[in-house]
Amino acid sequence: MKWTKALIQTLRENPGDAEIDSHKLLVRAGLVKKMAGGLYTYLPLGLRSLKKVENIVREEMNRAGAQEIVMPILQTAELWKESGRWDSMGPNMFKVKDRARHDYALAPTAEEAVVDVARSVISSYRQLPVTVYQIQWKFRDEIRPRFGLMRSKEFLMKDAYSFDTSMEAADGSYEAMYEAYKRIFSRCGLAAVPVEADTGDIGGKSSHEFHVLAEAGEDGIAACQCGYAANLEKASRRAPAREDESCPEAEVVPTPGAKTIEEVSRFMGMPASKFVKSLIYMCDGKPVMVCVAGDREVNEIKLKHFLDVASVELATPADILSASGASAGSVGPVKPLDASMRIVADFALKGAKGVMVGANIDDNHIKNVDLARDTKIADEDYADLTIVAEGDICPKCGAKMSDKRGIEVGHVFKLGVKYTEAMKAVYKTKDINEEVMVMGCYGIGVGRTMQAIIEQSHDKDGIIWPSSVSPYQVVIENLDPSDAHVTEVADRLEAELEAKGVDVIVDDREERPGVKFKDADLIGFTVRVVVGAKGLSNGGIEVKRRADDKSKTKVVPVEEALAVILDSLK
RNA sequence: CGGAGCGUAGCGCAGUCUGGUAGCGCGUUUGCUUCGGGAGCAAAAGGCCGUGGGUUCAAAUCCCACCGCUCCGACCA
Repeated sequence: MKWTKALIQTLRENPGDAEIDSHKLLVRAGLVKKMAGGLYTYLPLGLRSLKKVENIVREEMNRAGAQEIVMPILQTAELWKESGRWDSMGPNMFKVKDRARHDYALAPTAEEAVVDVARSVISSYRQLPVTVYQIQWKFRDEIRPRFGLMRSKEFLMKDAYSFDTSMEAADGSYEAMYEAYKRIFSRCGLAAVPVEADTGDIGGKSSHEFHVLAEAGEDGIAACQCGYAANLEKASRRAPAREDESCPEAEVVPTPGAKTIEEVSRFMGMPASKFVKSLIYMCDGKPVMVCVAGDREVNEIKLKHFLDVASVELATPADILSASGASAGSVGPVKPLDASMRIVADFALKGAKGVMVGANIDDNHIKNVDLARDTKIADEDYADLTIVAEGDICPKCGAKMSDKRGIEVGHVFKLGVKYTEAMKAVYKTKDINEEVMVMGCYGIGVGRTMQAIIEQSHDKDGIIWPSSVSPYQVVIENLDPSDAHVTEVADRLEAELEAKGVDVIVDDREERPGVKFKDADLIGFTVRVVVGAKGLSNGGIEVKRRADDKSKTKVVPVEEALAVILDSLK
């Protein structure tokens, strides 16, 4: 490809609306063009990289034995109503009507569609196990699209679905995908780590996310040196040992005007950790008091799972008053107004003595509280309910964990029979019984993966593409396009590289060398080859990998150039 | 959905407070000179100043409504 024939536009300045480096570079390097928030055109260079990521995903899916299909983006409402997600996905899903006023969804994911296929195509145990996948555009009405391709309304996603005869067999399909994912990200030059995750809207019994660690990541992750890693939504910890001294009788103390833990803590001159923060949640409509140490935060997802309820939300001021007898800020587990209210507590509070709690009387707290002595919290109502923080104890090995941030590039779920049961996807067993298929699902954000590569691999001058996903693996800088000899050498090299299956672009623009170098660095082609009149008369051409600094530039005779370039791509 | 900010040339921005009919840099086009890390000079093209309404002799500028974009937040007592 000749640069003068390619549709390439680079920008000198950062776009005004980009916050993170990878987003700025996507736009400056001319890979994408924004139409509106969360909607992007892939320009030729960007599409080339996207397709390369896509092909790596496809090859590894095929290698893992999955079979490619394509399902409709426009899907009937009936299908979504059957699983119950027409309502439960709520405003996250784009819904449209046809001219007959029938409802459709623009697919945000495709469990329903694939189960519909499975139940009609699969009828016998002989056809199982099977894993299918598609690489298809998905639509989600995100609350807040941001960071370029990171979170957009329309995105390319690889979604795979496995069907098995049993939970044990499904574990095997899951393992195969897990291994394929590791290969995919490694081939993209990404260091992606698997982390335990909550299953969220998709449901199912367990899941792992694959994260690229990056400061700009949207997710918090707790990680331990032993290899344990989990999304903060899911991460657990060991309760620290408590050896509280027994304390004198509890005593009500006035704390006028002090509402927040911070204010009461300052007022009393006691650290936040010696307070018990008591929050009232409405859980499936009933009030539940949740107690955690003053310096910790409730993990609502853990709470939801522990109580086994569908919804948890913080109570309104009126509900707080009727349940506790006080307003927020003075609530506590000792004798609330509603004596029937369930009280649960974080397991780190088990055995807490000498702590301070709200008194259920406005502007009053109780000090010297011994939770076992002074409250009615049942032993089984102590559970892991807080968000893990830096320095918490790893549940696996007991060492201290640290906080990281990550970009979620892939997610694998063990779904069990959640969809297959609701949609009656059954098969005949050997002895002619009907059984429900066991399912798994596995997603990769293709565009997001591409942006994660940029986020992880760039410097002040631009992107540094790994060879496997570079829009062109090699750029040949023809510094003197009007010089017939120089041009002949550059073009011959281009042809030789293409014959070897290398993607190459020749910068044949009538531009000053500085402009060409800046553009090559910005776009980040893996290898740069410089062919110029001066160089040719001084011994040859230059070969430099984008990732290396100038001192590693190799000057090689023309006849050796091909071999050196091919070697640099490895 | 709540709060804040912003919509002016392809991109980045000034001008708005204090109304008088639009400007800078980059990019683009042409010419000359330059030519190994974003060149210089000269000329030129390119704007319903987000949309609609209002005030005024006169509106990018003041008022109202709407649309769009960006950031922050979405109840942790």
